[in-house]
Amino acid sequence: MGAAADGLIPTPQLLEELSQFFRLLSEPARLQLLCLLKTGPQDVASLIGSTGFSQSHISRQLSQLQRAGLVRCEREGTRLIYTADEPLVDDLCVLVMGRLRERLEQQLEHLQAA
Amino acid sequence: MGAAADGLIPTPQLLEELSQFFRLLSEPARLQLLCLLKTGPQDVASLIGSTGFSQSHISRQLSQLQRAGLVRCEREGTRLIYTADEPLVDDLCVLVMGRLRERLEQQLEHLQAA
DNA sequence: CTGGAATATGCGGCTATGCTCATAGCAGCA
DNA sequence: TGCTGCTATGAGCATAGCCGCATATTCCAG
Repeated sequence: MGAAADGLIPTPQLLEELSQFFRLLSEPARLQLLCLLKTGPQDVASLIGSTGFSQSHISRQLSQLQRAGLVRCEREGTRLIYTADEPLVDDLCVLVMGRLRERLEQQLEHLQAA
Repeated sequence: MGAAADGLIPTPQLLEELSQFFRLLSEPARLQLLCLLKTGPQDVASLIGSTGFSQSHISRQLSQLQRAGLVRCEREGTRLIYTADEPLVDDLCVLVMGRLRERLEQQLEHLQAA
């Protein structure tokens, strides 16, 4: 077994980095942006149109995601085209969604048993 | 109303639930509690001792984790013994840690190349 | 170099939440 | 029953972060 996954307690520093990463995904706006970009690269204007958020808000969120490496951007003329080709976020979401489904099924069984 | 119909984007509700789950892990205190409990069941007193947090704070965080099903507890005499046997959190952390390592390695290569 | 368009950032309001103190609730035991 | 120790919760402060407005900054084209 890997030492990282077993009985060892993470250092405060690692704890901080892990939680910081999860914090990125803890905001619906950022998660939405990631999901929108998952379907393919888009420019900022279309992201604004899809979400309804202000330009400054979109810019800030994309900036955060970019610092974490979850998103990158290229210039095309005067616009920036953002891309999210990191599979990690998808994997994490799939795992969590599976668990959400599990819990709902359990609650359903619980109801039917009563 | 064309924009909402074309993509396979998660509903706002699912987006909210996903981000709420990630929010649970976005707090170092909660993540620390989960890691401590990962090594085995513990009572509240030892959790307080390990973390240095106040009793009320521990209680609140455990309450949140319990509502999400990431933790459960049993009475033993007057104390509560908390347990975290959900493998999901570990899996998520392993994935994220792998990515953190990847990024550090890339930065290292970048330095060595210069 | 200048003008114009797209993006980033300083500022401020607002809400959410971490965190503690004090206290209420609750299970077990004399 | 009343006492004792453990846990949960109400109140309140402090801080972090979302969010938009206005403005600065940056980049491209001419």
